[in-house]
Amino acid sequence: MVRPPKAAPRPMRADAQKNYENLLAVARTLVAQQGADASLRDLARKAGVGLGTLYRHFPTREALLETLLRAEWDELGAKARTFETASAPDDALVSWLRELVAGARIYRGVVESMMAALADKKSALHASCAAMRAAGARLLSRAQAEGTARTDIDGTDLFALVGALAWIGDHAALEPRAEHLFDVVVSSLFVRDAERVRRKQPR
Amino acid sequence: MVRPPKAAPRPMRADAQKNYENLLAVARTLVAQQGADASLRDLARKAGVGLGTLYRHFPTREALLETLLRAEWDELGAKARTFETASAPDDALVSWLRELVAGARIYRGVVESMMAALADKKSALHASCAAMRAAGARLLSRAQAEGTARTDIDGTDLFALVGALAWIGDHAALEPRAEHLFDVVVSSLFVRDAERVRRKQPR
DNA sequence: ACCTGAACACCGTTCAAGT
DNA sequence: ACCTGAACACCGTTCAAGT
Repeated sequence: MVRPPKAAPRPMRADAQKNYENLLAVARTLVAQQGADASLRDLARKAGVGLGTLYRHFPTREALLETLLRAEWDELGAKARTFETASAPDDALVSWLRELVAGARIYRGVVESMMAALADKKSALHASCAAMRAAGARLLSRAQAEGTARTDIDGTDLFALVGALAWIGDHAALEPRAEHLFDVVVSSLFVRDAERVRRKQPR
Repeated sequence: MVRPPKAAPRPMRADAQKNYENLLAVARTLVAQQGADASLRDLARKAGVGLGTLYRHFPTREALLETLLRAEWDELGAKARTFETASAPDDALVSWLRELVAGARIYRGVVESMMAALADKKSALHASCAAMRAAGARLLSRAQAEGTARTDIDGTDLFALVGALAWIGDHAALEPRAEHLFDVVVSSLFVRDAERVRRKQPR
């Protein structure tokens, strides 16, 4: 059902193709250094390309981010499916959240773009973000069904907490404690042992 | 020990005084609407004042924010002291955190400025932010001494979590769940009942 | 089909010139 | 002592003109 927008992406002219790839390569390092709000003008300059060329290939900043993040997110989607079948529901949820928070941190400020994309259905990032949220919701409800995750949170809450944790990781001063704070926050997603439904396999 | 920078703040010339107050009044509503990164040019324009006048009264954006937030923060400091003497340590911590998160949300994006201020000792906001963090640390260690708060977190962690929760509140899409997520995250600060040190007054 | 760069409307910040 | 606004160096975005 989800399909790349252009069913038959006719090959680009050779010079266009080269510009496109160069732009992406430069963008990858620039966004890694400066964050998701890096100067587009600077990007065009560093890629040795006119401003119009940048806008032709990536009509919005989100289109650019979308391309930068697609590989990352395809991988995260695959991991969600793996965890779903290979791990206990609660472990699967924690492992995937860890990956997602790490993924949201490769580019500083990217969670901000994700939030905006979720609110705007026409955004180039919308579909991928919604898919992420849905994958998280699935892992969550699996853990809830098992009785390990608290039932008063949903997929949106989960996404909010991921954003909050990514916010922490985006700040150099807090980064040393980011992993620990991940554990602290994630621990709150699960019900206390005492209230836990009995399960066949005690861990 | 903490004292306003100018021990004897000589009275301003009448016109300067008027500009200063007008600037503050306009800034209050503008920053409330647009967030902490509102356009300074726009502010000067709306206050009917030259750009240089704005910069004369508030040499940096942080100086402006500092003035806007000082009243708010003086109040929060007082509340910390009240809670400290009037409530059980864990209740005091939770109540104060709730106030702080609410306070950090009056202006969108203000936690970002707080983070920057804590990292930069010369910032106009530094002292007030550090004082906030210290007040939180005090309330935390009180709850830790009592045995209700987990001991593997410190004042910086607390501040990080406040920032994370404020981040959630800054996003309209998440705001409906902000209060609930506050409860979820804050619950993780306390040790599980089973591990809790016995206390004279069971609640 | 694709590229370029000038043009437009915005920023933040500084500072010479005015009163 | 205080104010003003032009000037400078940046943005993002659009679009006429070129190949």
